[in-house]
Amino acid sequence: MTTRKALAERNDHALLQAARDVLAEDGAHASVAAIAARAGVGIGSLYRRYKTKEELFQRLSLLSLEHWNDVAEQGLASPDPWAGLASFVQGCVEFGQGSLAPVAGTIEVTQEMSVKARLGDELLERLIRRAHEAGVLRTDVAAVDISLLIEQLGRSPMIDQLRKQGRDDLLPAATEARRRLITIVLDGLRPGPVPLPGSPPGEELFTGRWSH
Amino acid sequence: MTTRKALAERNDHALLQAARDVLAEDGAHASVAAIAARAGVGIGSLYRRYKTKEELFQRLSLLSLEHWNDVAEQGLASPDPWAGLASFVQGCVEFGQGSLAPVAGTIEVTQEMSVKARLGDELLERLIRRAHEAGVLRTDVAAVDISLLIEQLGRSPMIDQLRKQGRDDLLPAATEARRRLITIVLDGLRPGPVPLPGSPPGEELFTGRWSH
DNA sequence: TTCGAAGCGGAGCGAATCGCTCCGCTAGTT
DNA sequence: AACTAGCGGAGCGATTCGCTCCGCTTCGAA
Repeated sequence: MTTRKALAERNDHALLQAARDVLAEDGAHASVAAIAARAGVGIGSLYRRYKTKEELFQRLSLLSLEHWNDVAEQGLASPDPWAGLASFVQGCVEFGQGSLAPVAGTIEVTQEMSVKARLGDELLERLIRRAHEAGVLRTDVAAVDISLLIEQLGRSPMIDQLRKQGRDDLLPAATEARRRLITIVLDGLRPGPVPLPGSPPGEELFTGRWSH
Repeated sequence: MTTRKALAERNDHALLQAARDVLAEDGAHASVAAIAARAGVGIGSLYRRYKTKEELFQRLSLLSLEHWNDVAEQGLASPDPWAGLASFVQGCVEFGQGSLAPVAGTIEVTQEMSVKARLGDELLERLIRRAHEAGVLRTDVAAVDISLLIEQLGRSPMIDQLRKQGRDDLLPAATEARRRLITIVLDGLRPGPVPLPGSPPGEELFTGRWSH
C-alpha cells in the first residue's frame, strides 16, 4: 500500500511544514524536538534527512525563496499590472515568508540562496515598474517598501499566540481580521486623490531583503 | 553627586528599556541575564527590584498599556479627527507595542492590567468613531483592524535582526524605510476614490487585543 | 512463508543555558 | 572614621538544547 518512498516523501513534507509552524510560534527558540513532534515524526527520522538543524533551515530558506520567485512570475504573467502585484504580495504574505526572519541571520547563506534572492529582487522590480507605468501604484512606493510590507505582514504574532494557547475557537475570526487588514493595506497602495509628497525611491544601501 | 535614589531610578529606567529591546530581539526566549547585561546592571540589582522575571514583564505590560492610553488621550485632544487617530497609531507603533506579544500569553494578567486594557479599547473606539463621523476614515475599517495594524507594524523583525548582527550602518536606512511604510499604510486608511465593499465592522468574539 | 535489512521512533548523552540565590565589596551617609 | 545600603557577579540545581545510537517494526525479495 504505502511504499517506503511515498512515506518518506510525506514525512519530509510534514517536517518542512512543521518547521514553518514551529518557527512562527517559537521564533529563534524553535527546537528540533518540537519540529519533529509537530510533524509526527521521530527525531531520528529528521536527522536522517538533514544532517544538522542548520541544514533543515537552509532547505526551508531555499524553498521560501523559490516560492517568492514562483509567485512573482505568476504575477508577471497576469495581464493586469495591479492584479499581478497584489496577488504576489498576498501570495508571499499568506505563505508566511516572515517566519524565517528569526533564523535568517543565524544560518550560512549558500550561493544558491543568494542567486535566487537576486532573481527575486529583479522580478519584484519588474512588477513594481510595470505597475508604476500603468499608473496603478502610488509613485512614492518603491520595491523596498513592498519587501518591508511583506516581512511585516508575513508574520502574525497574535495568531501564533492564539494557536499556541490552543484557542482554536478564536482562530477563524483572527485569520479573517488579518485578511481584511491585508486587503485594506493593499488597497492603500493604489494612487489616491491626495498623494502625500514622499521621499524619492532611491536609498541603495538597504534593499529590504534578508539574504544577500 | 549621584545620590543612591537617583542611581536606582536611572537603573530601573534602563532595565525597562533594556527589557523592551531584548524582548524585541529575542522574543519569548529573552533571558533575565541578557536584559540585565543590556541595561549595564548586575543581575542582583534586577532581582532586588523585581522578585521574579514575571513581575518584570507584568510591569512592562502595565507601562505599555498606560502608554497606549496616554497616546490615545492625546489623540482625542487633537481637534483634527484624522490627525488624532494617525498620531495615536504612530505613537503606539514607534513605542514598540508589539514587542510584548511573545510574553503576553505567558504572564498572569493582573486586575489593573485588564482595567487599563478595557479603558484603552474604549478610547480607541472613540477615536475611530470620531474619524468615521468626520468622514476621514474608510468606513470598512473597525477598531479591531487598527489594533491588528498596531500589532503588525509594532515589531520590526528586520531592524531587530540588523541590530542583533551589529549592522548599525544599515540601521538608519532601514528605520527610515519603515517610517515611510507606516505613513504609506496610514495614508491608505483614508477614504479613497474607489472603496471596496468591506465586511461589516462587527465580529464581536475577537477584539484584537492581547490581554483580556 | 521466511528472513535480511531499510528505516522508524525515542531514550539518553554531554554541553549549554535557564531563573534565581547569596555574598564580598564598593561607595554614599552620618 | 565607622556604618551599612545597595551594587555586581560567581555559582547553584534544574531544565533544555542539538545530536547519537540502538532496538524494534515492517516492507519486499526469495
